[in-house]
Order: sequence, then C-alpha cells, then structure tokens
Amino acid sequence: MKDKEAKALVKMFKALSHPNRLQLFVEILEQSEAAFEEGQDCLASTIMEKLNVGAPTISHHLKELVNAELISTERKGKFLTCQVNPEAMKRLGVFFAR
Amino acid sequence: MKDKEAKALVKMFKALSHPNRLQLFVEILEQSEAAFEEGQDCLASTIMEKLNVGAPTISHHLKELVNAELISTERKGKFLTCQVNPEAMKRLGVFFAR
DNA sequence: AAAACAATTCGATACTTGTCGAATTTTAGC
DNA sequence: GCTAAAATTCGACAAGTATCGAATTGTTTT
Repeated sequence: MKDKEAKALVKMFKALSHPNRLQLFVEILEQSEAAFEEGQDCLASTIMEKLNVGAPTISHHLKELVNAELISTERKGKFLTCQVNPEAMKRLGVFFAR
Repeated sequence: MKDKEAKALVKMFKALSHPNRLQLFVEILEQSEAAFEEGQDCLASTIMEKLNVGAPTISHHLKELVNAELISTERKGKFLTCQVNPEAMKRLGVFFAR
C-alpha cells in the first residue's frame, strides 16, 4: 500500500475514532439516505440537539470529518448542510472487502 | 445504530487511526493472504524490523488490535502469530456498503 | 544450568486532542 | 441599521496516548 493512501486512511479512521464524531457521521449518513423523500436537512443546529455537546465542539468535529474527506459541507443561507462523500464510502468499502 | 455496536466500531477505528498500527494491521492482512502458500508467519519479530519502533511499542499496539477484535494472536513457542479476524472485516465492510 | 532470544510489563515523558466559555463573524428578518 | 440566530474562531485546560529504556517473564538452544 502506498504511503499516501495509508495516510488518507489513517485520517479517515481517526475522524471516525471518537464516539461523538462517529455518531455525527452516522447521522449525516442516515440523513443522506432519507434525503430522497424530503429536502436535505441541515446539521450543526439539528444534530447539536441530539449530541450532548456545544456548538464549538460540533463545528470542530465537522471540520475534521471534512478534512478527512468523509463528508462535504455547503452553506445554505444561515445553515450548513452536510453530505457524505460517496468516494470515501467506496474507498473504505474496498479496503475491507478482502 | 445501537450504542453497543457504535462502541465496537469506535474501538476498531481508533485501533486503525494510527500510522504504525494501520501498517501493522495491513502487514498482518497481507501475510494472511499469502498464508495459502507458506506457513503463517509470526510477527513482533518479523514486523518489528519493518516498522521503526521498539518491541514494547509493538507489543502495546498488538494488544490494542486484539482488544478491538481486529486480529487474534496465538503463541507458537517462542513466537507470536497473528491472524486477521474475518468477522471484523465483514462487519466493517457492511458498514461502508451503503 | 546457562546463555540467547522473543515478548511483556512498568514508569516516565512528551505530545495530541476533546471540550468548554467568551468573543467574533455571517446571515435573516424586522 | 438592529436584533436574533447559526456557526466559527480563539485560548485554555484536562484527559488520553505513543514512545522509550529498563527490568522481567517465558522459551529455546547449547
């Protein structure tokens, strides 16, 4: 395995290696799946209520997920919407398919 | 997702979230794949030469991989053999298959 | 039994990081 | 413009952890 690829994987795993961030990621994942029916839902505001942490912490965690390229975010006016990055899912899926 | 399942996943991700441990895991993974031809190879001794860390550190990292149920170990006399846990691979594969 | 080798345990240390409060920025609605 | 709401930035602190050296345990070999 190339060093570059290993680094990318480490970054992703690290991003998912904390309870709050994993939950954050799963929420976004499930929201994405449910996004067929309704419009995409926002986050920091919506999810902050589910997780028991403050806004600064959510912001920090989201940035790490983005930095690991697990999700991407988009500003929609006052809100911030999040989407799972399909590339990342595929990449990780392949890694564990042996 | 159940809390118990989330905790297990976090443990696995944390175990893979460090460069040396990921490399360790990948080495074991590749060794397992190559184990059809030859006999299973041992580790701390063999792998320690590839990774640039001391024996105590390897021992510590291996314990974490075992604790996360990503691998299992078996004593073979003086040596310690490692095998990837297929259950874990499947579990993680499913998680990213969406 | 003695020496050599593989691995583990134990403490200590340096570094990383999750969280918060306070202050700041950005956008919406009045 | 002013106020409220959503999100970000900043600084600080507590907790966790990767690594090492030294000492220890267990096993093989001579």
